[in-house]
Amino acid sequence: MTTTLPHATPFSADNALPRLTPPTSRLQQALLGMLAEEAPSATGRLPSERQMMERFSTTRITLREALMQLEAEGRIYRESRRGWFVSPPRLRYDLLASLPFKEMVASQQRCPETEVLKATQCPAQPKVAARLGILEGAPVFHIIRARRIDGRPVLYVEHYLRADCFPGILAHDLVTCSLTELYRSHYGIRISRVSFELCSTVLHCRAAEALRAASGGPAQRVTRINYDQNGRAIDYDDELWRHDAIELTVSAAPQSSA
Amino acid sequence: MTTTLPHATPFSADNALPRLTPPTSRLQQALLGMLAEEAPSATGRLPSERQMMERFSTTRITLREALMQLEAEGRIYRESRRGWFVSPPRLRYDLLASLPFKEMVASQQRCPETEVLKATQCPAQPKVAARLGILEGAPVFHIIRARRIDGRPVLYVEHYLRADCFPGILAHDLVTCSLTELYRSHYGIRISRVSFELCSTVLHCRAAEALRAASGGPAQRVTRINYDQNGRAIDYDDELWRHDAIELTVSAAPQSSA
DNA sequence: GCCGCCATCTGGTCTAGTTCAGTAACGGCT
DNA sequence: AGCCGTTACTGAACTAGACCAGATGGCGGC
Repeated sequence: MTTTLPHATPFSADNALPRLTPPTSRLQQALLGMLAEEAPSATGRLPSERQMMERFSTTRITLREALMQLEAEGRIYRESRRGWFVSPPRLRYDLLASLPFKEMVASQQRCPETEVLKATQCPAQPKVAARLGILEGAPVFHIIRARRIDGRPVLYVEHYLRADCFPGILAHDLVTCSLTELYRSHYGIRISRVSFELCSTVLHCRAAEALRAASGGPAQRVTRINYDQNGRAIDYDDELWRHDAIELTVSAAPQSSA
Repeated sequence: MTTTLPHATPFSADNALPRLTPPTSRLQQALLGMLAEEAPSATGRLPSERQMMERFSTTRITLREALMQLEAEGRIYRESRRGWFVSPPRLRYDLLASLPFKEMVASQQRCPETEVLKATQCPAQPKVAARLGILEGAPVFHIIRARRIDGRPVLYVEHYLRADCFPGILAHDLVTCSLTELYRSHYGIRISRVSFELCSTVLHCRAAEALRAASGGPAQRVTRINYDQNGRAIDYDDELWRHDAIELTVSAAPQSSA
């Protein structure tokens, strides 16, 4: 796997007002220079914090602040107690294309992998019940998966499925099969509408652990409710992505009155 | 204006795996306790860093790290050299409803305001030209606005309009009029399709200054291209939001094959 | 009342350390 | 070859300070 230079989110076009470059510290500039000039290792790994603090003649706190700024910009990421890494190119995630994870990733010449962390039936807690429009305590299937792109864990997702719609679904292969494909082929359920909520947030403890990230690290949250052909909410998915790993796109006709 | 308690992004339902609560420091817990128990001031302002460090018997660096974690969670925000504040409820921004800012904000019982920072004609730089599908150097109107909700600056937006589509548009009142309404009423141009790109990023220097934020602070970026009834890209908007201020929603039929 | 100056307040940024806790590599033993 | 223990490596988290720079408020003069 070749690693390319970090892909920061591009800022406004360069003909805008002057001083678009932040009054950034000399250290951030130096780090950017290092990223631009050195061939990253095969894994994209940066030198250790102690090496970098000596190299740039600064203290570890100051270095860490600069590194965390670059992390927030999506240029680099950290793995808890393992090191800092150059971020690979972002995956483009078209919200309305509704591609299964494997196909979406593979279509961008990346390697997808999935691990099932949990798959049980349990009673719906208040938030889930409200989202699915069912009674609190009604049975739901609760599936948790971690997803990797090119070996890097980037997505922690929890699915809540109405148990009454999908009897026996946990017996299927949840590693290789997409849920929506299972819905169609085994239950005759097709998704007619989908509703998303998106926000910029942080990784909670479990997600961070599954993604080898620091708890509290930057994340992009994508929650989705899928509705079947009868307008009934059939599942609720809660995705936490490493925020440097994806760029979301939406393309549609606006719904305002003509 | 009454300020309510901070609205952190809700995490997964509480019936998930144990340890969903991050192994957070005692300081973060203490700060959360302070937020929950004390009536925030009318402006939502927190005590100064020096007051809080004495109160919680810690150092400023440690306190700042804890505060910045709460900022990343969307519970509080900082204004550069002015203080820390409790974040008000998020604005819901329905991407496909295509409501003008004023209407969107007012419909959620919030008070919208707009300031025009720049409105000029200039040649299209490469990135803008590529987005609009025009020649590099072709004339575009470049408009920069800052938007406030309830007096708080939350959005810095740059618009690039094809000059050939909108002769004389800069003479209009860009403070009170929505651009899409101007397009329709004065130029007979209606938007037939819209395409978004969304990512979690940081505020650059100019945006931070306009929003009274720290450069490098957390932001949600929303870029949009609007297409007219003939499928021609007519403008490109680049929005940088304080990331705690909005929650994005999308609701549509999926575009996958049935 | 308005404006300018000054002092104080606020966060912004940095240095210099220390200890803690999980990861990874290496060597020895079965 | 696999497993276990030990050591070194890594980031995580904290203390104690210092100086910088913009914001704000108060006071005095016109």
